[in-house]
Amino acid sequence: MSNEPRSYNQYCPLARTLDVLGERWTLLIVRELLSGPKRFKDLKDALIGVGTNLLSNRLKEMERNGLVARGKLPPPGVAAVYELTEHGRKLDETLLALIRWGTPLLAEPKKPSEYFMPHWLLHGMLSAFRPEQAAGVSETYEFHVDHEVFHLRVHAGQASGDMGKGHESCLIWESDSESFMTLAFNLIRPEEAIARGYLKRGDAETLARVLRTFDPTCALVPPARN
Amino acid sequence: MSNEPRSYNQYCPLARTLDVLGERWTLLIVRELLSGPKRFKDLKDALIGVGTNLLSNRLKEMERNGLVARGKLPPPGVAAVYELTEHGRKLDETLLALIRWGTPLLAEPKKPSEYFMPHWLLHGMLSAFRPEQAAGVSETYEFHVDHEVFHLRVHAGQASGDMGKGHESCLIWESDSESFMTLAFNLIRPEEAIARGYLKRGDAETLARVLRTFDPTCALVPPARN
DNA sequence: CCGGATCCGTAACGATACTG
DNA sequence: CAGTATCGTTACGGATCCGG
Repeated sequence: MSNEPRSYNQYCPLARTLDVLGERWTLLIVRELLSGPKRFKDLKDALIGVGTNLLSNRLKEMERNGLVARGKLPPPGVAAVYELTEHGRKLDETLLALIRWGTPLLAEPKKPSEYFMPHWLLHGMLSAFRPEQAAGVSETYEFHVDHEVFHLRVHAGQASGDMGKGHESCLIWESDSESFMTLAFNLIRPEEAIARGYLKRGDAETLARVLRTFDPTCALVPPARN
Repeated sequence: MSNEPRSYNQYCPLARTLDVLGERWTLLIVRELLSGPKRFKDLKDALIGVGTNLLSNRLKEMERNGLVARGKLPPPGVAAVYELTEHGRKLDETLLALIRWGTPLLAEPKKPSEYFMPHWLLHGMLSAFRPEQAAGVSETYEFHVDHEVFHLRVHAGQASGDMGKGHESCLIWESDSESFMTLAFNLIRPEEAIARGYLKRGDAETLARVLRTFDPTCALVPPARN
């Protein structure tokens, strides 16, 4: 039944890593699980186009490889869920490195055919974190984008993020996703964002600080297509 | 002829990145090109199992995506070569992040069926660099492994590496690949390495410093297989 | 010999139908 | 809802062939 998965068959640090991570959908499953345990259906809905059989197989492989564990919801939850192991959670940094490299690819706006879920942007923001701008800052920022809510925390020179509302956020942003992208890519000035009513809490100075602290444009060197 | 390549079709930083990097062999091609321009044959020989048609297609895709450029050898070389663009070279950091996560996978020794080329270890060493151990150090270390030669440079708190001999190396290591791995994973003590004659230049203290500066064991938390 | 292009069998993937 | 079973399609892997 469960065959040996395809392998590059090289004794090489990169090749062995890609044997585990490199197959289609694997890293996107990690992306989804990084924001907490998910049920089969949640994964299927976030990964449009994946066959249910393939998703099932991938999860089994990832379980064998020590990336994912099958869990039970703690309180009265009967549903089985998938969650990352400690080792799997360490992929956080790896995903950010991939995203950081690919930031220029996001400059091209969303095509109509493309799917979009606001929580995907959480990783995008975290990948653009600039520690040198965050010295002495200890704050939480909350974003409501297309009815999804997530927040970023900056503390002790580190940034972290999660879905849901933040705790005592000093800034609350609320807009559709398109407007949020213009914010993230520094295409809108704080004053204009305020004028449009996107800021439910916090002032222009705070917003400007956020834009300095999370700035994808630092990486923007276009890929120079032919 | 050249169809649209398969895409996740998601407006997501990670998904768009994987649309470019995620297909089979792509990142291994990058691995090879990171150590300088290569000819078609060089790539084919380092990527055993790749079909020549697939390799050709990948290189075209990578060219379209601004990763790779077709170049000519400068002096009297007539051969066409493939080299990374500036944007492609930035994948350096990304590969190191992947390798760093996958380091525990290398603890399992080389299987007989696996292929091996010494220069693959160069990335492995670089991924294990610990800047905090390199303060004030400015040195070059040279390694001869299975008749391939590469060197590591540490300078100004940064590490870099290349194929070929180093300049004024303060340490020269020479051994087969298996012995080198025991070195890299700190499984051999400096005195023993000297006793076995692996050290052609440099003393035990220098070797100990190398092992402190490049230490993959820091990341060694086994994936907890079932 | 090198750099591919062409062809073909096999394995992986994607969509849908089906079951506990 | 959480998968398994089935099936058509695409991508991959290996071999062969050909111009430079």
